[in-house]
Amino acid sequence: MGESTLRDVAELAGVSPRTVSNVVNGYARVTDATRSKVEHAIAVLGYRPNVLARNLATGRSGQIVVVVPYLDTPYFAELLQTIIPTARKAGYNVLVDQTDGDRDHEVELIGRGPRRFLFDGMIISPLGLSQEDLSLRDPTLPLVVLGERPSDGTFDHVGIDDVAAATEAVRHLISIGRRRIAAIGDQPYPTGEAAQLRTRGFRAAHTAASLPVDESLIISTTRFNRADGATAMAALLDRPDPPDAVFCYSDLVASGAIHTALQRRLRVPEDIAVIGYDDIEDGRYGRPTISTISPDKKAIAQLAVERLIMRIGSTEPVLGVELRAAHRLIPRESTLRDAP
Amino acid sequence: MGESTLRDVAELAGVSPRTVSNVVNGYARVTDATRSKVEHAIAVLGYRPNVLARNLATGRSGQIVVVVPYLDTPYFAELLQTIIPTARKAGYNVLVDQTDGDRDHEVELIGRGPRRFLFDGMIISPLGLSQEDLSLRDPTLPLVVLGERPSDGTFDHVGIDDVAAATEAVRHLISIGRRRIAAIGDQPYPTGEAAQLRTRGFRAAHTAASLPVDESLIISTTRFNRADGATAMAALLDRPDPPDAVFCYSDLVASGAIHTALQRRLRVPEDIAVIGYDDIEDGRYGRPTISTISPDKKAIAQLAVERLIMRIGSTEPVLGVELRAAHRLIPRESTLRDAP
DNA sequence: CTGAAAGCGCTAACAT
DNA sequence: ATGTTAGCGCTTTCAG
Repeated sequence: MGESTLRDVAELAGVSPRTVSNVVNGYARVTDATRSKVEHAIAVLGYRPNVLARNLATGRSGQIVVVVPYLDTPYFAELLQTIIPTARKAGYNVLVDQTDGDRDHEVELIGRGPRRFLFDGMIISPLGLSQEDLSLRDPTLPLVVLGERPSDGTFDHVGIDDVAAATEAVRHLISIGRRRIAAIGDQPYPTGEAAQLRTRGFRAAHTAASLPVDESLIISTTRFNRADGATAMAALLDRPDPPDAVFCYSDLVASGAIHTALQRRLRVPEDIAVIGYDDIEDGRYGRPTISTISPDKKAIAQLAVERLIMRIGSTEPVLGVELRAAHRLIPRESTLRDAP
Repeated sequence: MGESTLRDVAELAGVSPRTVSNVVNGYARVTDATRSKVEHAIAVLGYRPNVLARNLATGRSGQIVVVVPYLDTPYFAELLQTIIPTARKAGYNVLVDQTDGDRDHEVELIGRGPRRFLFDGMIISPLGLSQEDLSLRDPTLPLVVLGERPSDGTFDHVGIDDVAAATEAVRHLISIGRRRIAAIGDQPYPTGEAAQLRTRGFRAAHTAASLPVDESLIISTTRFNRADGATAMAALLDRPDPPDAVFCYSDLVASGAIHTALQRRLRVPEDIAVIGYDDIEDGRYGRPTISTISPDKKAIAQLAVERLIMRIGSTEPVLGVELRAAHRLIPRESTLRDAP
């Protein structure tokens, strides 16, 4: 027995395809009598609706795609863990794509290629995309952007207040008596907005405390991973005047940085305090545990999905908005020896 | 301007839809003259093929789904990082689903539901699924299984030789002089095959070294995460006769276990040596770095995808096979103080 | 090498 | 409340 179709069900039940469709989709009201006739026929035939056919007829795929630069970055993995069930509950499947931060790949994804038909909307955390690239995208694509690419009014953007968060992080370092504070993770080029916001917070905290900023202590990295953190920390410690604290732009960077410090027999936080960003699980189990900025990841994921689905459902163009999730500072052992 | 269709292109180019289709898909040979006419028309109209329509016509979706219990488990994240590009290269999109190890969810996914039409095949790492559940699946679904569920001959299974790997891990602990060795992660129930294979290796290593196995040192856990590792280690250390080494069934478990040990001011590996399983990135950066069994994750991912695609392409039923990827022992600081 | 035409299975006007 | 029917846009057999 092959697959049976809606028409087969209609015939067996002695009704029209229209009625079967109504029963399956719960559209119009249907008599209890006909309903059970239809349901019986469905059971007998083992009928299941062909989603492909439905997609073509409705012009919607029931899928959304989530595009992240790296899937093995815990931050994105943790985000996906909320995004997927949330979307699922709203009736959407989730496709996942990783771009390796490659601009061309990202451009292709938001452009008007054939894959557009495969998803009704997209949540993207871009890395290589410039602001213009974003504006040149397929205008019919409902889009929600994570990270830092201020909205141009045609898509939504959800994130936390990075400047404020970074300021808090550095203020914390200052509050525990540190004065020579380094930053690891700046990206002083057009697509590095996210990083630059953190750098801005770094400066703001210094200014607020009337501390000078030693520009040479701001280290750039191309990515936000452990290897970058380890390398950058090595460079800092090689200096004649190493810092007494480091603000890392991600927990992975912090993890790498701490690794290097400990290898050199330095004590963290006594000799050098370290604070990260993202609050990934690793940071709660490492040695020392990593102080961090904890963005409300659940809120970010839910906001993104809700907003995207709203966009998909709307026929009118929706004005792009900036959505801010909460964040909080979580001091741990990498800044306070006896932290919880 | 709305979307233009293949028919529009045909009209503008003055050819039949059939010819356009040929050009787009590179099917039959087409005259250079007509080809360029068609290509010109495509460019003018900004035509892109409607994948939804193609899917209905061909009955294939061009998508495969990867089902894992937890997306935030680094092991799966790292696996996906290879699976996605490999599938992409072969022309398949990857859908991702997480089940939280929920049996019903897993059963539904492999069953004959409507979602079946959305993917041409599935790679699944089951947790709650019993061997019968697997056999009751939609028989038309090309399936590749990761982890430990020996094939019933209708699907492929790819993994490493867990017994051998576990044996090596424990042999390593013995080789550094440990005699009271604990195991964290056993799952002594029907769906815990993966864990049980490791336990088997644990015993085999003892036997080979003529060491007795202290059954009370084999600790069961429901999951393989950090929290479980931390709890189990606490229980072990609370005993009057704590072990001098622990074999953990995942690096996450090891990470949690080490966390507990260090909190209690024990030295790792001097007071208690720890070895993990999976070789996730965290283990290379923690303090101490974690000795581990490193499965060839790239090979696992590639084998799974290749095999699945082969299955999808074949009209005849394909006999299920067992595919073994390589693994190797990587000693690090958690067993050898001066490891690289 | 190209054209004509019949579906793929479902949805959704429109009609009753 | 249910039936009729015309597509959705592409693929593909069959002719020519």
